[in-house]
Amino acid sequence: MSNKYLSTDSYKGVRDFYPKDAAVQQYIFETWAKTAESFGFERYDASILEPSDLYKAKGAENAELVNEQTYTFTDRGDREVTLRPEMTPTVARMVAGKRRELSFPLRWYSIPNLFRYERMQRGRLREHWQLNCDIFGSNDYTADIEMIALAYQCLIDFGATPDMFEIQINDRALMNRLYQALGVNEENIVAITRLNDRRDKIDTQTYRTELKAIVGEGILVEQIIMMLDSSDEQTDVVIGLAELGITNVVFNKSLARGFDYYTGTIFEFRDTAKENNRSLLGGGRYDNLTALFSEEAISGVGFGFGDVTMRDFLETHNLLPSDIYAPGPTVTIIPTDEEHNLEAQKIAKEIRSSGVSSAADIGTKKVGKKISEASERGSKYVIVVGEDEVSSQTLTLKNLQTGEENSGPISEIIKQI
RNA sequence: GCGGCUAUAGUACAACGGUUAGUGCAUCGGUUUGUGGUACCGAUAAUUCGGGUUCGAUUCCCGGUAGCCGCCCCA
Repeated sequence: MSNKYLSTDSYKGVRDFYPKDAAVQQYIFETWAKTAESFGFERYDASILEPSDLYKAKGAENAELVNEQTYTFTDRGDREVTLRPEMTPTVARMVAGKRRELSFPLRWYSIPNLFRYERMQRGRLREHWQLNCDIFGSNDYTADIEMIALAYQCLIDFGATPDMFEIQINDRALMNRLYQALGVNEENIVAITRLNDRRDKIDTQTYRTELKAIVGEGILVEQIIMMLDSSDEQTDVVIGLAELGITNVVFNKSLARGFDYYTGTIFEFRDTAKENNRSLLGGGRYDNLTALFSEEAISGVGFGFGDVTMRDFLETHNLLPSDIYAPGPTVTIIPTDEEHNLEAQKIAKEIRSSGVSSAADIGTKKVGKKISEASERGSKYVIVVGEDEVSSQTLTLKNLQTGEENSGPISEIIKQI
C-alpha cells in the first residue's frame, strides 16, 4: 500500500464507536445511571486531565507506575499532566475540596473514561469507561453491603440472573488479624497477599513452593493454607447480604485485589461462564481517602465496573436487547424524485413540530428501496411524496408494521401518528 | 517489558509453489422507470509491508508492522 493516505484505524488500544457500538454504549451507560440513581446516588464528573502529582504523590512506587503505565506529558506551560488512569484520586480531590460544605455520608457516581498505557488483552484496552460508585464518610458495615447490593443490582437490571456471576468477598482487616495470629510479620503479609492475587492462576505445588519462599520451611506453610481454605466465614457483610436476598456470595480469603489502597472489605464479581471466566468488577473499603489533601480523614467504600467487561458479560450471556439499534425516525418521508426533496423536508418539519421524529430520505434510490430501508432502520411510518401528493395536498401515511394506509391532509395525518 | 498464534475484498471465511485467487453477508444496480421485508440476475471489491529462496511466491524462510490470546501488572 502507498502511504499517500492516512490510516483509517483508530489509535492503538482505543475504540471508535460507530452508531451500532454507540447504541450499545448508550444502553450500558443509561442502565448504569438509572440503577445508581435508583439507589440515590448523585452524578459528578471531571476532566480527563489531572496534574501528574495527583498520582505520584504516594511515593516512588507510584511515580514509577505513573511513568510507565499512564499517558503523561508536559503541556505548553511546562506543567506535567496525566490522562486519568482511575477516578478515585479525582473524586478524593473533589470531596476534600468541598469537605466543609458537603454533608456526609455522600453517595456519588460517575461514568468516566480512563486511560492506561499498557499492553492490551481481552477485557482490557488503553481507554475504557467505568461506572464508579462510592459512599464517602460512613464507617458502617452496611455501607459495604449497600455498595455490593448496588453492584449486584447493576447486573440484575441488565437482565442477568444470580447464577451468571459470583460475588467474592474478603476483608483486609480480618486477614491481617488472622495472619498476625499465626505469627506472620507485616512484610510477609504483603508478600502473601501479592502471591494470593494469582493463586487461581497457578497450581497447588507452585503456590506451596512460592509460599515457602516467603515464610520459610515448616509448619507455618500448612497453617496458612489451612487458614485460607477455611472459607466458611460468616461476616456481618455476608450475613447482611443474605438478608437482602443476595446469596451468590463466597467468602474467599485468597482474594487480594491490589495492595495499598484497601483497608477493609474487598469484593470482586466474577462471571461464572467458562468462556468469560474473569473479574467483572471490583471494589472495597479504604480508610482515609483524603489524606493527600487534608488532615480530616474521610473514609470511602466503592467499586469500578468497566464497560468492556460489561459488554463481554452481556454478549456472553446473550443479554443485549436486539432493538437497541433503531436509528430511523418514527416517520420517514420519501420523495419520489429529487425535485420533491424540499417539499418532503417541509412535511418532516411539521411532523417534528408535533413532537414526533421525522426525516426525509433525500437519497436517489427508488421508492421501493427507500421504503425497505426505512423499515430496516426502524421507522414506524412512511409517507411518499410525489406529483399527486403535492398537487392534491393529500398525503398517505403507511404503517410499516401492519401495511395499513390512510390518506388525508397533513393535519389529519399528524393526528393519526 | 516477555511469550504463543494470526494476517486474503467493507466483513466473515475458502484455496493454491504456476492459467482468470473462490463463496456467504454487506454495498451498488436490475427484474418492478411511484410502494418494503422474500426471490432471482448482475456489478464493485482482496493476498499487510520490506527482504530472501525459486524459472515463478499470495503460498516457503527472515524481518518490520498490526491484531488476537496469555504472562507481568491491574492504582
